[in-house]
Amino acid sequence: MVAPSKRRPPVMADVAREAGVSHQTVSRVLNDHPNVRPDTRARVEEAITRLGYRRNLAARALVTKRSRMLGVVSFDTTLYGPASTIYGIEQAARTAGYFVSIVSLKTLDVDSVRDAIDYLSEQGVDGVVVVAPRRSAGPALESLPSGTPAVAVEGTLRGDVSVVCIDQAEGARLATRHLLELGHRTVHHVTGPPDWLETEGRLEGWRAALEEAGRPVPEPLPGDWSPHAGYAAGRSLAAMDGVTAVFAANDQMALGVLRALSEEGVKVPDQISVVGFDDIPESAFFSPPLTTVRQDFDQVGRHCIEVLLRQLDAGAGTCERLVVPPGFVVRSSTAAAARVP
Amino acid sequence: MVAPSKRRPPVMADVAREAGVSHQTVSRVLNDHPNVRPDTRARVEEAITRLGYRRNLAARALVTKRSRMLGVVSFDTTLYGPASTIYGIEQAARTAGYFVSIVSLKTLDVDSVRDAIDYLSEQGVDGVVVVAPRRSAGPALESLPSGTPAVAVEGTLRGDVSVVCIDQAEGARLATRHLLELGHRTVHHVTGPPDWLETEGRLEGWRAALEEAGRPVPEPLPGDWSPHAGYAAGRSLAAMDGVTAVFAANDQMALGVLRALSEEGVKVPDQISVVGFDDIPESAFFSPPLTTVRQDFDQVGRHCIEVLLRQLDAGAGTCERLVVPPGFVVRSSTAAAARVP
DNA sequence: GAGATCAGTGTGAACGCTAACAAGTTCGTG
DNA sequence: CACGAACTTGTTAGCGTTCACACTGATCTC
Repeated sequence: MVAPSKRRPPVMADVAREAGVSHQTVSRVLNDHPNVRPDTRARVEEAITRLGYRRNLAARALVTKRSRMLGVVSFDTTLYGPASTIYGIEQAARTAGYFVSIVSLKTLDVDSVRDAIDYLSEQGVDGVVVVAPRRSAGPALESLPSGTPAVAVEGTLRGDVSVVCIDQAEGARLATRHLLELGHRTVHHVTGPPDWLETEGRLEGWRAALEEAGRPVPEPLPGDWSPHAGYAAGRSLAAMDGVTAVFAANDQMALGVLRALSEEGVKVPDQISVVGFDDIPESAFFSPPLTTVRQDFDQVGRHCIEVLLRQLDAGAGTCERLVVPPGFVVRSSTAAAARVP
Repeated sequence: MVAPSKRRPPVMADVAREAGVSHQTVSRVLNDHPNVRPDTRARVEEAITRLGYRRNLAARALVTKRSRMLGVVSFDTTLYGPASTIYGIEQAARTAGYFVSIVSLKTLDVDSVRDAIDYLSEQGVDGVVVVAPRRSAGPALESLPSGTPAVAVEGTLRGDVSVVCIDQAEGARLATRHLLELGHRTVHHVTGPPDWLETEGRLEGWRAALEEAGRPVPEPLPGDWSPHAGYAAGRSLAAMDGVTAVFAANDQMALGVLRALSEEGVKVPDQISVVGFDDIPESAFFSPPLTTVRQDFDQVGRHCIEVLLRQLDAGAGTCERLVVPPGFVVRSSTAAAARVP
């Protein structure tokens, strides 16, 4: 069977010798070149399996100047949103024959993002996806070697880099309108952390929906995506008068709100309706099951790769902007507004 | 400033010319060789920044036969556990100067794992972490080129591959004992999916704790980690007589149980106590806040890299087994058993 | 002060692969 | 049967790095 006289793994020349052809023919077989006689191909393939040969992608990258490696920079991959997006990216990339190298950031300042991009570009990635949805992260893309395709998720609005995003404002509008249509006079909002693009988009959509309906726009409560923040906001809301509807900027904060209201003895949805954002798998099992905006992260991930590959083929000139529409899932945390007693 | 006469990115020779030294000296500066005169070093470094030079890691890998790339194979990176582990792995690897290439699996059969490992080894990774906690995934490691260090998370018990794991059985024992100490006669268990090592470990720990206390061991309810499964199990439990304590094999299923019990009008913890496993960030805000077993995924990730690097230095001979102890977090979903009426 | 050591630098040859070209082989066609 | 157009294969030359070694001059050591 395998006869590796030395411990050194076999290289193309070994396969060539084994099959009685030149190394170039082996290369042709490996790269699916059309002009190889079927029986030669078979002989080479047999030699490959016999020797357990694996091609050296570093050598290949060196000469082709293509690493077939895509870089991903992301903030806290522990969160459901980024994790799902990356999952989609990885699946799509692999299908297209690309590897994915990931850098997860602890903090989302310009320097971290710049460092991460430097790090990846040294590695020679063919393209980069940046899941760093803060306005301030935008300029970091400049340190990318010119000509490297890049895609930002929910990213910067600068004209020269492609963006794939979910229509955050539309999602927020969906949530807010849903509550207004149930007869609530106005809707309170628990925001994400400042400087995040999602925070801004959702804030804007919520405000717009209220203004379009001619309703008062209450002061938003500051949050940071964590259930703790939602809990704090929930306690404040419970202490306020006339609150009947709350739109939390994500499901985790909605969970915190639910918890706080429950502790205060406020019934959801009888006294207060709550809507979230994301549709994490858990939200259908909250108490009560959460009405929320659904984001198709998987599709976002797939789109990122499509855009990136398109850019790779076309030369980095092109620049697209792809918007994925949000969905809306009605569960049991929202109900018609109680009549004012 | 930058004067790249051509579009071609600068290479070492360009830096050498710019600094008036040989390419080898540039290499020495880049690799922190001791024998370089400080002013030469400075001149080279200046040339590097002036030209915006970045070294080509493919070329480096070709000659050193080290890619400085670690591969990670993981099942569903969307789940909190794998996501956190990978996060820890990535952070530790980057600190050590390694890149991380990730393959997420949709299904966890031998073939998928084997394919993933093939894929990574073609890329020439220096080592592999497998987060594929199923017994059946073990043999897939064999297709790794011999000599490639590998670490399994919660992995196979085969003697020739290193393992980093959390003591699942101990965690389950902690949970079960806690409930018994609260005066519950026995504890029901909602399991993970079959063939998972975590499932087995938790089942075993639970069973052991009951037997040690001389208590009856009820038939476990089958689950699959999802809140849906927990919900189904919760409904069954609510319909059964004499159930006062439930240990769910993860927090998401515990959430489903909580939801089902709440729908059935069963009070937690007054009538039934519930314990989970994982301590996901949401669990502190469930209704009621969940008592659960804490897993330090971050530490697991760090340990994986430590073991891997140790193996890289020592040559693949060594093989370690590192067990991380679980923690236990008491919240409000457990209480003393109600007196039998 | 001659030989030995050492710090600092340069030279040439790989590493394993693909691209470009060259060269042989087959086939059809006038 | 000779001509060119395919098809099939081999040869050569890099890609950008690091490694092994050779070389210089300075600093020791006895």
